[in-house]
This record gives sequence, C-alpha cells and structure tokens, in this order.
Amino acid sequence: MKLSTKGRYAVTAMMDLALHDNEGPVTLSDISSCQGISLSYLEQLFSLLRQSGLVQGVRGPGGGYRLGKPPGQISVADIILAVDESLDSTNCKGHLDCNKGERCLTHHLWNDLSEQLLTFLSAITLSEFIKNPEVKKISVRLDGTAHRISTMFPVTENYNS
Amino acid sequence: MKLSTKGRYAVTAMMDLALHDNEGPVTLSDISSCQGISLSYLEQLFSLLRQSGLVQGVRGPGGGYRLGKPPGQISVADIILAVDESLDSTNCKGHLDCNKGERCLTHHLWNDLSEQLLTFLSAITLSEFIKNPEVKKISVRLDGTAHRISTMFPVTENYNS
DNA sequence: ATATACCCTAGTAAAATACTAGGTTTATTG
DNA sequence: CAATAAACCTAGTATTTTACTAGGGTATAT
Repeated sequence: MKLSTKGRYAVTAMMDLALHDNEGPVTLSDISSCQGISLSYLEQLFSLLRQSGLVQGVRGPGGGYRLGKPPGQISVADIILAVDESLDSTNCKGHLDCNKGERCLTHHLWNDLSEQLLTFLSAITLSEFIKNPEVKKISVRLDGTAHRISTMFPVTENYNS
Repeated sequence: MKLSTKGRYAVTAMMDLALHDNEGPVTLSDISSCQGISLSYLEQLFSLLRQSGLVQGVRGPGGGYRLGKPPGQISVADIILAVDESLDSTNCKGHLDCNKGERCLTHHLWNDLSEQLLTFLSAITLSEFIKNPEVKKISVRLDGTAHRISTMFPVTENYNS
C-alpha cells in the first residue's frame, strides 16, 4: 500500500468519471485541462486503470472514458493498487524467511497495519463521493437542470442538452 | 497524507523503539543492521522524528533513542507526517480559489478522503502494536525471562541482564 | 474523408529517495 | 584522562520514481 501524487491523480480523475457517469464518456483532454496534468501522462495512468477493468475506453469522436463497473464497486483501494504498484512490504523481499524460517516481527506488525489500511480504503467507493450533499448542490444548476461538472472549474459554457 | 517506503521505515523503526521502551535506548546502528537501512539515512529520519518530539536522543556510549512520549500518545499518522512532508493537496496549491473564489469540487472530495485517512491512522498508536499477542509470545523466552527483541532477527547473543 | 479521441512506445527532465563520506559533540568506561 | 560509543550535522551523489515530451498508430462518428 503506497500513496503518492500519482495515486491521487488517479483517484481524482476517477471521481471525475463517476460524477459524469450518466452523461457519456469523459475525455482525457478535459481532465488534463481541468486538473493540470499532461495528457500523455493521463493516458499512461488510464492504460493501467483499463487493464484493471476500472475504466472502459470509447474510441472516436464523442468518445472518452467511462467507468468499467458501477461506482459502488470501485473502491479507492482498487484505484491506488492499479496505478501505484505495491510497495514490497519489507526489505526481506521475496524470501519471507528473514527470521530464520519465520517472518520477522516488525514485518508482521507492518503487514497488520498495511492490511488495516487496505480494508479501510476498500470500504470507500466512488458512489460515496457522488452521494456527497456538497456535490449534489454543485451539480444542479439554479434552473433545476443538471449540468456537466468540471473537476477544477464549472465549465458553464460547455454542458450538453 | 502521503505513504511511501520512507514512512514505512520510520513506522517500523518506531515500532522497534516501542518494543524496547523499558529496556533503555535503542541505537540506530542496531536498527540499521536489523532492518537493512543505511545508518546515515536513519539519522536523517530520526532528526525529523526528534524535531517532532516523537523521540529523544541519548548521547554517549550506552545511548541511543527512546520514545519522546508514551507509546499510547504516538500514532502512525504522527510518524508519517513527521517524515513524509505532506503532499500538497491538489494542483491548486497556494491559492485555494481554483474555482473562481471557491474550492474546486474534486479538491474538496480529495480533502475529505485525505482527512478520513488521517483520522484512521491517528487512531492507531504504538501501544496497539505492543499489545499484539503475537508480539508478547515472541518477546518472552521459554525460561520466562524477557529478552531483547530485534526487528529482523532475534539477536539471541545480545540481550541484557 | 476527416477529425477526434483512444492507444502505444521510447526517450528525457525533474523530483524524491536512499546512500556515502566526512565531520562535531556528548557522555560513559577503563 | 584517554579512548570509545553514540548522537548529531552537512554536503554531495547515486538511484529510483514521477511526470512529461514527442512521435506514432487505430477505431469511429460525422
């Protein structure tokens, strides 16, 4: 379990996808300009996300990415594990017999903690974020119609229907 | 909130200190050889831990480091925050007005998550680890006397009293 | 057809991680 | 009191990871 900016990029991008899940695919260039991440880097991250089945690519004009599963089935842990290749758990890498046949003590303790963290982040899914009342407030315009929410800025000039 | 090997090193080292808290200070060269981390790198990490009041250095022969507070008052979050300088929460760094005066949406969502994680790791203290039954089992020798537990290997030739 | 967007690869710049090598202080012990 | 063990400090460097750049290709809606 590792957590870096790379993981954060992936999580926030997935939040973005989840928010627009019912409005057709989201393009990476949108996310790129909204979040200030290079397009090509995003493509690399989404390649990993796609390989893990977390997103589906839709090619051609009007294409983009959409979630690969219902948002309730995509946890923060899933996303982080997909892009941040897991940190090997101690220095006693392959051979877990660092302690004369048994696993060493802090190795054991750290694994406990790591597992607790994983369980915690596995319980938080994307649907939690969509249900956020703050989000609902922003996602509904004053006239009552839904509009496309950008990640960094509300793209008021660029919503559909 | 960031989580890397650096943070893991600090946490496992602190676990080591907590386990030997009542047996006098633990030297960094012990931890270095036990966990396979360079001595000087450990010194740098412990410099940060000391600045945060998490450890106390004891100089001179027989010296080393001991906990700066009771183990129940040192959380995993404290340790990680001390060594992994916190990851700025989004690309809208200093200016939190990325969304025309307000904070942007995923910025908000990510902060929520980050805070949840912090709360979670703040609830886990070093005393949790010491209470671990597995640890107790290893820390008591067959003859009933306590012995010094190494992190990576039981240093059977090197316990006191 | 053409434009749009995914999809892929290789190389590189920048940053963080981890180490090396030298020191100085402080306190214990012979 | 001299030798030693340890913290404590600084500067430099190797390594790894992160993030980007540049160039392609492929599918598909219009």
